[in-house]
Amino acid sequence: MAHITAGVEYALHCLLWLVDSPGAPLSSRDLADFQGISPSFLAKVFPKLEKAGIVASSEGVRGGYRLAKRPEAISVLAVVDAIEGEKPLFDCQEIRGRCAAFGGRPPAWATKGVCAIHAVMLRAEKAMRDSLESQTLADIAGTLERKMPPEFSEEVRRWVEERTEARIRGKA
Amino acid sequence: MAHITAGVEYALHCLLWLVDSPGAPLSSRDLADFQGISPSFLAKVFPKLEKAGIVASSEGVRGGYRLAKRPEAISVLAVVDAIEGEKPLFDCQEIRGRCAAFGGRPPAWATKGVCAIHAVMLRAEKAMRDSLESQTLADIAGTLERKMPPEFSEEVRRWVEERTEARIRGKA
DNA sequence: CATAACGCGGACTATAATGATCCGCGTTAT
DNA sequence: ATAACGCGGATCATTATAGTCCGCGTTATG
Ligand code: FES
Ligand code: FES
Repeated sequence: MAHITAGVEYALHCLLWLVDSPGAPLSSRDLADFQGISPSFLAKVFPKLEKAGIVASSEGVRGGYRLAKRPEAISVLAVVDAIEGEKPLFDCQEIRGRCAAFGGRPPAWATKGVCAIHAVMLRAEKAMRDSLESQTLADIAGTLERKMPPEFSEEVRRWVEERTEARIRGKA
Repeated sequence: MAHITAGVEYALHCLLWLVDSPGAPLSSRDLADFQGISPSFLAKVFPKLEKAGIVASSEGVRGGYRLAKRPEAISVLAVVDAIEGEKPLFDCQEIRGRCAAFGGRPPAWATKGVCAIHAVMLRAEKAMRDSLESQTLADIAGTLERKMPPEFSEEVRRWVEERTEARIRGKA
């Protein structure tokens, strides 16, 4: 199990599609089907992004999600925190106070402030978070656009169209 | 569950005691009892440190562990890797290749190299690891020594003595 | 030489988190 | 009225962590 889970990977990949589709909102089902991931699981991910103010939702038929901010204003850290809930890199058990030499009542000097080991972990966590905060959705989208051939956007548009038509056909 | 687990906290706290006891080796049982943590669990942690070349073991009665290197040569990163086994911060599921627009056969440009999102995570992981690598056991020991009153080392020595005597008494 | 304190490693358990599914409710375009 | 939406709760399977237990080989000590 990794610290940054699959939910974040799903979320970021979805957000990238939202960057390229500033018009009509996209439904979480379509986003899931389009990327070959679990629709039910993605449906649990998006409300977290909405609560964090990263996406805005519209209910009802033809509803779905769109970005609530400009891509440059959405850092990767914000997405990670939205999904993971600011869980710490390291969970200190405060063993320092349990030393047998204290006999149950640890002196003040032993438990005052943050344990030196814990402090090292907090510095490492901050380094990680600073790195994540320095990258925005726009940065990633830019990198990807340089890899993608220009005609691919057109292919994607066609796929979405076909899916909409398929729904109408299924109805008839 | 945190990425850096309790095993690392236990290991580092034990290693700090080993720094202060360069003479006779300390047994994992004594280290556990002294710190109020599970002896059976600590017995699973130390072999990992030994395999990583951080501590050296001596078997038989009066055996135990001592540091295999100078404290300045033991980075926190080395301890984390020894316990956690270099597990990644983020575990990419390679969803980018599953896009429905590819129809099962993703083109080369889509799967070539590392995904832009994965790359961001790898940079964050590197930042974390660099931070952990920059801190050594000696650094932490130094910080701790500044907090600890000078008479405490004496108290610890006495505790170890009493425990040895208790073992002899228990035998008689 | 017998014993007890060691390290070592495998099997095992309990608990929690993750990834994922299913269902029912309220909303809304058609 | 219907079907496509988002929303939230309940539930499940799998996996990782934390912890236990037991038996084996080694070694100082009496
Ligand atoms: S007590 Fe938790 S890291 Fe020292
Ligand atoms: S495919 Fe895993 S992060 Fe993009």
